[in-house]
Amino acid sequence: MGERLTVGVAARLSRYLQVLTQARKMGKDRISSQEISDYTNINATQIRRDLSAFGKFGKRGVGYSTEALLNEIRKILRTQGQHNIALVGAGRLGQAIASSTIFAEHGINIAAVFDVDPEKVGRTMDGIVVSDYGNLRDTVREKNIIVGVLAVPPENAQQAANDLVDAGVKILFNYSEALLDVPQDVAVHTSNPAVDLLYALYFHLT
Amino acid sequence: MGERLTVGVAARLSRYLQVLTQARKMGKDRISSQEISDYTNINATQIRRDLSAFGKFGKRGVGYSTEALLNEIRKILRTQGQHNIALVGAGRLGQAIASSTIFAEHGINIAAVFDVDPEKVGRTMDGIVVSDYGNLRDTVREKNIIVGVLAVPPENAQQAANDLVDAGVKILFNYSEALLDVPQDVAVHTSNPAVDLLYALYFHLT
DNA sequence: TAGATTGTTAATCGATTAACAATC
DNA sequence: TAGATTGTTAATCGATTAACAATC
Repeated sequence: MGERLTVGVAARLSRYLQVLTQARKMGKDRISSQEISDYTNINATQIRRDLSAFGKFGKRGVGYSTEALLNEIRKILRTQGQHNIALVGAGRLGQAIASSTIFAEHGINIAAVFDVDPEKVGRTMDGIVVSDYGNLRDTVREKNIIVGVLAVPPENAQQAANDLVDAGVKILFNYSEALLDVPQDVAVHTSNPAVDLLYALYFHLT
Repeated sequence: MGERLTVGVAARLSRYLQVLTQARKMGKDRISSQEISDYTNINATQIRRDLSAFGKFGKRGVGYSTEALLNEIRKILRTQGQHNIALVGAGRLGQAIASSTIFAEHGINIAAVFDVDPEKVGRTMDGIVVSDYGNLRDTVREKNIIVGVLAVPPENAQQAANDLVDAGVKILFNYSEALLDVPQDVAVHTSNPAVDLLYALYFHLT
């Protein structure tokens, strides 16, 4: 119980969480391992195996209760609380991120948005006032934010990463193609649709 | 040589490709497996192992030639040509995607953008004219597009997916949190930053 | 009861890692 | 030569899958 999950298990549980969240929204009370498999491309046996390591959550012949399983996985992943994150960049990508329900749905709150452009500073973006980039350090420290999302042009990504890390951020989401150099104790997640696409194309072409 | 790569190998090679592309831009002529490891969090031994399955691309004591390795991996992944994709949704996310250099850099060309909003149709977005959503089927067929990117609100994602699939698309990138039901021969890649974040937080909190 | 789906076993395969000789 | 880094081996661990009894 107190043991740390392996990287693979934690990644898969996160994906089950996403499917369950959506299934609940769609009004599905029950879901089978096969249905989760269809949406995630993770083998149904493995899903049952992953879950049964933590308890007997399902009913044979019936499946899993969407709501109950959601809560069990949240307990396992310890993601029941609210998390504050900082968003750097109020351009089109930053606006798209701020207006998405994708974070709010999982208890993730965009606590601050920063931009260098005086035109954007002070404006309200989906309920959040854009702060001047100069306030980044103080705000991130005050609010104890440990997650930063970079929605800036690639040429500014390293500088923004440095400033976030200086302010205490430990997890960075990089939406530019730039490679980031960060201290060992900071985790960088780079999202690159082009890379995923090349990979998907390989399997289509072969 | 003619054998199909496993899913894991293809995914890793795609990531090496991304690192090499950026490293070349930064003017690095040579790169070591350890450097690639630092950027990808993939074990350096595994990187050397993956590469050596296809040939002896490196020089002991020196590393790999960035340019030469880039070309070798492109050959292995068969991603040397140009690929046309269709983008659905010219909102903030769609605009962010269209203006990004992330696709162009890997030979991926946004051949068409569609939107239902008459305000947006006809406008030029980063060099691409936004087409009416009603033309989706014909355009996708004419241009033989097999990749569709969904940058639409979650409530419209399934409809857009259906229309793209009807028109012949085989690979979908879903940037909404919606779950998509598609035929077996269509691959869906869902990008959900919230899920990645919960997973990243787990390892930070434990 | 009949049908469906879980929980679990067992067997296989790929990923991961340490270690180190080869060699630039 | 000395230092660095590849290519490769060997050992271990986790992922994957088929199969099926248990049971709802």
